[in-house]
Amino acid sequence: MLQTRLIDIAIDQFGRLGFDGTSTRDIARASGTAMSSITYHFGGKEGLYLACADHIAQGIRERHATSIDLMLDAGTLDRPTAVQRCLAIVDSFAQIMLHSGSERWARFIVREQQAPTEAFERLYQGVMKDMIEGFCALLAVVKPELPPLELRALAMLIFGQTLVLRAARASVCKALGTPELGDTEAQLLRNRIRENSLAILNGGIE
Amino acid sequence: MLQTRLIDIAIDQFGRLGFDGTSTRDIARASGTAMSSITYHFGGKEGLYLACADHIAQGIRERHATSIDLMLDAGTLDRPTAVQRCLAIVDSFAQIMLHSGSERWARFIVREQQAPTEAFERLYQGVMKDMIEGFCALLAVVKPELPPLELRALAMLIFGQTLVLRAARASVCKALGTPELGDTEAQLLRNRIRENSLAILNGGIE
DNA sequence: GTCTATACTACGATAGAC
DNA sequence: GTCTATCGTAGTATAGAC
Repeated sequence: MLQTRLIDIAIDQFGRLGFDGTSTRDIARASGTAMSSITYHFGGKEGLYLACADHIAQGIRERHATSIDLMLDAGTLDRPTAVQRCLAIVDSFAQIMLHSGSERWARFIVREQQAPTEAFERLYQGVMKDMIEGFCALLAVVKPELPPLELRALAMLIFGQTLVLRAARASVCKALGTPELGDTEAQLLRNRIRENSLAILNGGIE
Repeated sequence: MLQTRLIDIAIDQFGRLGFDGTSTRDIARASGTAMSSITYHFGGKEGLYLACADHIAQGIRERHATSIDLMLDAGTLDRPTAVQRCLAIVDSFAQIMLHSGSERWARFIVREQQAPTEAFERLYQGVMKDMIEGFCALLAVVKPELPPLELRALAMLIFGQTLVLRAARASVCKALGTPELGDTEAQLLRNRIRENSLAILNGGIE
């Protein structure tokens, strides 16, 4: 489908070069079509950009439906189960950040975070909001003593451990002395994230 | 000084709009000079871009000389002292990420991480390398049982907690329900980072 | 050293053929 | 629905005046 092909290539280009750095001519050429197709299907460059954001949000939501399910019945869980679910979700995030398939749309999202536009709003409302709130519901079971705002902060900081694998990938590779993160490094990082998260979740409980 | 003014404004523009999205005309106009000054002083747009990277690396190095000092004699420390220094350094990073003055060059760096160019090499060699290795030396005292590669991974993951405050600032603000991170939110996040880091550093030790 | 003027290229949007 | 052709704008680089 032409629209999908245009969006896929556009996500890659926008993520790599930014909105201004990306040329609709290049996107059209790489899609094997004429530039005016973009005008026809999306109304212009900006319409295509927003369509990319919607496509990413929908893609994440579909691919991680199982993680979302793990958060729904948080209120009914006991603490050890909630801890295990938290660890599973964090590991799922880590895998997303490590997987090379996430590279294209991760670049798009990170770029939006630096200078949010309407596209960020769509990404947040489309998928991030539910994920953050669901994770906080689990954390509330694990750390019932924390007020809601602290739980939100904690959720984002734990998430930061996985985000660094994408947002500072170049530094992580340099630090580990590897040109890219292969299976060995991925396993090592996931294990360490798990141990760190466990320590954080059990911290203050003796 | 004209060169400095050009670089300051260029860092802001490059960080905000990316290399392609930034126009040398705009930079020159905002600096109150002619566009050809950029060609004269930096050889062109790319030369200016690399000069920005060097300027950022030097700036960070100067401003955080005290943090760097805290890492130098790691080998001679006992464990509790090393833990305290780690916490101090992480808090220092957190303050950098929280401080609005870091916004301009943080955007530049995060952008480079997504699609590294020659500028990233200069940033890494100029300042990141020493910081990461120094922090790892402290971690080696805290967790002598971990092999070097694990220490590197641990360092980057701990750093991720502070990075998220910049790289995903838009999401953090949304999650905390605030338009920007003020003093209240900053204090809350720093405290939580400290507690998380303490739990990680003491994890596995009973 | 800093400016103006200009050459050249590439951009996004759009009109109109098919 | 998809193409080609074209318009107006904006980009970098460069030559040359001062």
